[in-house]
Amino acid sequence: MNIGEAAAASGISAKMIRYYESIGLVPSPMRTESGYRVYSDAEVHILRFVRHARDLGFPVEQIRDLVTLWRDRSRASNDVKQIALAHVAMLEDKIRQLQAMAGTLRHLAATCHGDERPDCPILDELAADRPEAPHRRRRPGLDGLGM
Amino acid sequence: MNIGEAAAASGISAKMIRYYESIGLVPSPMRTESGYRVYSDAEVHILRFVRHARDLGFPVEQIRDLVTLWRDRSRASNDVKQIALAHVAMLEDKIRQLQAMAGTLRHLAATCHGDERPDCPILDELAADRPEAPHRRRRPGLDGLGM
DNA sequence: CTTGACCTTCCCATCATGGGAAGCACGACA
DNA sequence: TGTCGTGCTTCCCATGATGGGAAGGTCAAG
Repeated sequence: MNIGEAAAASGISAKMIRYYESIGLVPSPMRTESGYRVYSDAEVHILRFVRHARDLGFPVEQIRDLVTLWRDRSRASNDVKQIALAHVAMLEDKIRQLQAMAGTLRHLAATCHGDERPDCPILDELAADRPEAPHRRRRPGLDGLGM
Repeated sequence: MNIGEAAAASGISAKMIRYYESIGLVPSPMRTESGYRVYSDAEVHILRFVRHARDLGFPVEQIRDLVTLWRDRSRASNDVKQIALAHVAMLEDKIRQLQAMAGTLRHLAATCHGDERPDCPILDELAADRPEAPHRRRRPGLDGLGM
């Protein structure tokens, strides 16, 4: 299987497959005499594993750990779970930061009349010496997410 | 005011102030004969404006637009509001993506016993040919955020 | 044998930020 | 006035994950 077919089969671009190989995240496949990479089903399987981990937002270094654990049949499931939970915590942290930004900005936008007049609380706030504290939600963190 | 003091006064590192100047986001300040940058209060004010916009997650190009609107006293508040609302939409989009990841991963972690045994649904799922659909929440998008 | 699609490596760009080196400027203190 | 430490200057490099594109070799179909 050429790199193009492996890319189609795994959902990772050929460009990224070469990159993952260069940083040692996936094994180097065999080469034909002329230098073409040839992928086995097992190697495509690894590529798919990597893609699924990437789709869940894992950074490459943690994907590296996950691949290692996956291939080590004597691993403890707790090791995997800890990596997953640490990543969940990181995602939640990022979500909270974004929610704080969105909340503040939604609040500012709501108080801006948004017409032809130049008067604008959004700019006023950005220009203020000290930023206003993040907008307090009625039910902090749960409402107004537009979902 | 030297760049170090301007950095302390605005909360933007000297490194970033020079970078913002190099991309034309903030004006080039006067220089002393020996080449030191000298910042006026007005320039520090712009730097603070930029920092507040950055704190709200605006990308540099949108900050550029906001600075322009801020300095144009004949702007329509609607122009500002549209930029803000577009950014809120972008934040919400990112939040939804992260929530989908976190939700799926929380679900997988919950079904992983997390002990010494190697058996692990997290790895099973990552190794599956096709990834499971994102975990369906009981109240989609609103619960389990740990907030 | 030509043509077009595919592969190879290598370099560059993103976005916002930081690190560090080499060299000059400034201020305080002896 | 000389010296020392701190701060400033520019320039280059790195991050993380991805894409773009050039220059050149390979393969398969016509």
